[in-house]
Amino acid sequence: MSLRDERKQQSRQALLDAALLLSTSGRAFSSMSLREMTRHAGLVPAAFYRHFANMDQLGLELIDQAALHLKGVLHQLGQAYLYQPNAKTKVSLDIFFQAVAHHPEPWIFLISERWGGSAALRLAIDREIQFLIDDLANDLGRVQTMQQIQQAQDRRMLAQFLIQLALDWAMGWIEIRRRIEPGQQAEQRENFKTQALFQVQLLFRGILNWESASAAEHFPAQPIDQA
Amino acid sequence: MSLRDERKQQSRQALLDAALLLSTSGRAFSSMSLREMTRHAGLVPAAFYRHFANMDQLGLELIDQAALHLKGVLHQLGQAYLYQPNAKTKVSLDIFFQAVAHHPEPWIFLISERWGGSAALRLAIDREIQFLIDDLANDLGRVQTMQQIQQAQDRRMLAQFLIQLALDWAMGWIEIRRRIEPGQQAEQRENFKTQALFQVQLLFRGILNWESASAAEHFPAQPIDQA
DNA sequence: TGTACATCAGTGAACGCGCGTTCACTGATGTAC
DNA sequence: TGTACATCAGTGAACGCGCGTTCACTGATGTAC
Repeated sequence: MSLRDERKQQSRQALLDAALLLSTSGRAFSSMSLREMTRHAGLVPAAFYRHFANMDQLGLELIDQAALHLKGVLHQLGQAYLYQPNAKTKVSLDIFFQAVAHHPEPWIFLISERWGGSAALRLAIDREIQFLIDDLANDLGRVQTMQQIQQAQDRRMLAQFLIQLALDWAMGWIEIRRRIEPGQQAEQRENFKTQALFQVQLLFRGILNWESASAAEHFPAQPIDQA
Repeated sequence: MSLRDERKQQSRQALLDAALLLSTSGRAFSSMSLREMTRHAGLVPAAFYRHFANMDQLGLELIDQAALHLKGVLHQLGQAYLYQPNAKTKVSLDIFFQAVAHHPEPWIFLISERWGGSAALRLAIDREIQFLIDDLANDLGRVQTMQQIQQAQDRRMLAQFLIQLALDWAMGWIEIRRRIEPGQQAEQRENFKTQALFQVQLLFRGILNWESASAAEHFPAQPIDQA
């Protein structure tokens, strides 16, 4: 890459970083201005157009980068799980939360713009989440416990469930770090981890009894104080 | 209430409705303008200040109204469940999706502003969600199946899990109706319902085995093609 | 009931400001010979 | 290596526009007597 190309690439990334920084500080992408981006990147407003046709294009590029990061984290977590099959659930969750806390920016951007103000961004994020689900569903086929779930279609639904949970956990974890005063941090974090662990354990007990249980098609619920 | 008060209340609600309409059409609250609100409400910009000190105050009021709606839907669903204990899960889910489709606005507003651009709104929405969880946890204590889960703390975690799922389902359902072309609607909806049903069933199998299963503290996973 | 005064939701004009976008330009970097 | 020309990322000025907020006002509604 030529010197000129390198410098152009730096400016481009500076614009992307500016948007990610504002997103991390709690701003919605649709409320950011082009001038704000260039100011943070140390450029003049008109320079923006040397890199992107409009703000949405910048947003789409940011989604690509952020999704790539998530894919890396989730894949690494999956690999660790495959090769240390007896690792405790709690440890796996700790690693996940640590990864989220270390690089919260892509999680924040994808999760908060998932239902954000730009239809184009919403669509692109949904696409990327589908890819994450596909990857995970693929990995799940290689885990023995999952042999309880024979149908590939069922495994894909499980993958969707897990990705959904991961996103909820990530944002919940970040929100605790953002908001709670230091005095309550330790307690809140412990509560949140307990909650996540509860969810996983409930899930895995359901999986272990997936095909074996007789088909319970309805909620087997009964009111205690019924008429 | 006097004639003057009635008219004032109408204007106030017209401003709130304008915000909800824009939100429903996919706009982020933090990107809406005060002038836009008053234009939709048929008022002059300055009139806004007769009703709210600023946009955030309007947002907070909207959160109150939207959360009240959600509480009603969830409570009604819970009651139906209590008094028709043998209702099939699928039917309960159908009722839920029907309720969401009938009044999607409050769901869209709360879910998309939950991680939106205003810190004040994020905080208020989180508070309301906590209340919904409290209510549900309380109701769960009255359902016999849940006696499997002895600890009130565990029931609260289950309630949190269910509310989380309900929000995910609601927005997923709305997004299908928003985005998919009519030709694929039926198929996509069926897929989505199947996915939600899968999640509930997995969950309830986990619950049925909650205290009885020997404590499985780790993922009992093993790679198929291990070294 | 009628009158005099008070209240106050809504008005219309004005303000300064940051915005997105355009344009001709500059000067460092790249390329051809 | 040196020279002449091409490329193009970044500049700086300008534009029209919608924004939030202020202010003195108007006139319908409410209240006191």
